[in-house]
Amino acid sequence: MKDEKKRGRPRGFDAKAAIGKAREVFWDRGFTAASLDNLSAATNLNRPSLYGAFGDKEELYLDTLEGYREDSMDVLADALDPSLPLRENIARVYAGALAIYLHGETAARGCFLIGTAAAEAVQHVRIREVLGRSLNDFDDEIENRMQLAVERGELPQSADPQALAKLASAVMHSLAVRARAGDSRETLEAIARSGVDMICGREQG
Amino acid sequence: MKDEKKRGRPRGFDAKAAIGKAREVFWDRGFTAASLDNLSAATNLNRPSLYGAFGDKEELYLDTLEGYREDSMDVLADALDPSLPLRENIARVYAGALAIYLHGETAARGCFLIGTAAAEAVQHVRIREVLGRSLNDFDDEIENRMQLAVERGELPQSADPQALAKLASAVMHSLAVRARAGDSRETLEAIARSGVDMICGREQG
DNA sequence: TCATTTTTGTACCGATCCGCATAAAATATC
DNA sequence: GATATTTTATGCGGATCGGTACAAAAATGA
Repeated sequence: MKDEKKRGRPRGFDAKAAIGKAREVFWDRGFTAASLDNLSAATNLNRPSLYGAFGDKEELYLDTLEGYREDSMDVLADALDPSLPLRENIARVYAGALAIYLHGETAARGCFLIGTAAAEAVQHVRIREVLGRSLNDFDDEIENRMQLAVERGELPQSADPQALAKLASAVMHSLAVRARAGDSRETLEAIARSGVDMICGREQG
Repeated sequence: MKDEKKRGRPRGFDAKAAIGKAREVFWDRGFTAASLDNLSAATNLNRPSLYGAFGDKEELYLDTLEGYREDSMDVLADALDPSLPLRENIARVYAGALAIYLHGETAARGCFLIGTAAAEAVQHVRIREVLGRSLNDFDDEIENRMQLAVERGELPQSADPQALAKLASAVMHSLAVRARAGDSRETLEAIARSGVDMICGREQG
């Protein structure tokens, strides 16, 4: 089903790669401030090709959000490897997040969703929905690990997996905002360590 | 010094009120997407008046950020009234934040700084600096209360006031993002309660 | 009353915005 | 090779952008 030859001129670019380049532009500038000229230059696609492949600017932006969401969920699933202790899992979640947030050309970019989609969320319903769904999916994935931790005895029976997951996410949301606000890696790593202690307890490791 | 009559035609508007109206526009739309036409309509000022009083769009936006920062610090100082128990202080901080975040005409707007300034932070250095400074000032104010709590015995001597303050802020940052993402008041209030428990311990109250 | 100073309103500026019309280029099918 | 179909490239077009020139309006000072 992948090589069903379509009639007509074949496209001379890789759509996934183009979305990746577009993501960089949106990440740095935000949805509104990113112009089609910026996007066209970054992807090496002229505007009609962009439009033909992805629709208008909002649709392209939603595609980049979706790609980021999937990548993030992959990083999260990897960090939450259940063969590792919970404490290490959460530490890896924050380390993975910071690796993404602190990667910027001029300034750290933080989280793509929180840094750019939140700004549009009031006016653009579809963007708000993607943002909300992404945050919830993230919470749920962590909650599953928390639930497992309770069953295994890594957390006391009295622990509330949902509440712990929301708070673990909250630390990450804060890292996302603070990274984009210019906080240093050292500051952010200290917050991450405090967060691990707070979620998993200080006694271990 | 207030009534030193200036020569020339007196301005027919209140600058503070105009900044307040402009803040609403920026809060809903973000800095880039808010047009001077939007701002002009909301403030009932034509563009030359806006420009004469506040400078260009970025300067006006920075003025609205500064006003929000001051208002927020006032709310924070009020919530942290040291004659109240720490647990109640933190609960009041979150309640005050949610009262601001959930006030929106169509959708909840979250935090003005986190929701709109973060998006511009990578490209606009001055906006990034205001955002970073605001977050730090907030942390510091909470840290002072945490320090007092240690001295009073509300928290154990082993508690780290700075780390606790950053985590307390982190919960608020998460509320800010989640509010703008569309989470319900009930969901946010549950997170706030969990946050209070996590910061102050579950035993009290 | 008249000159000076500041604000206000209209109208406009060049630049940029997003999207598309049109035609050439490159493939598959007949 | 001819036709159909899709992608590419150029360039435009109406709308909107942020900012300002200019003159009328409204105050003070002489």
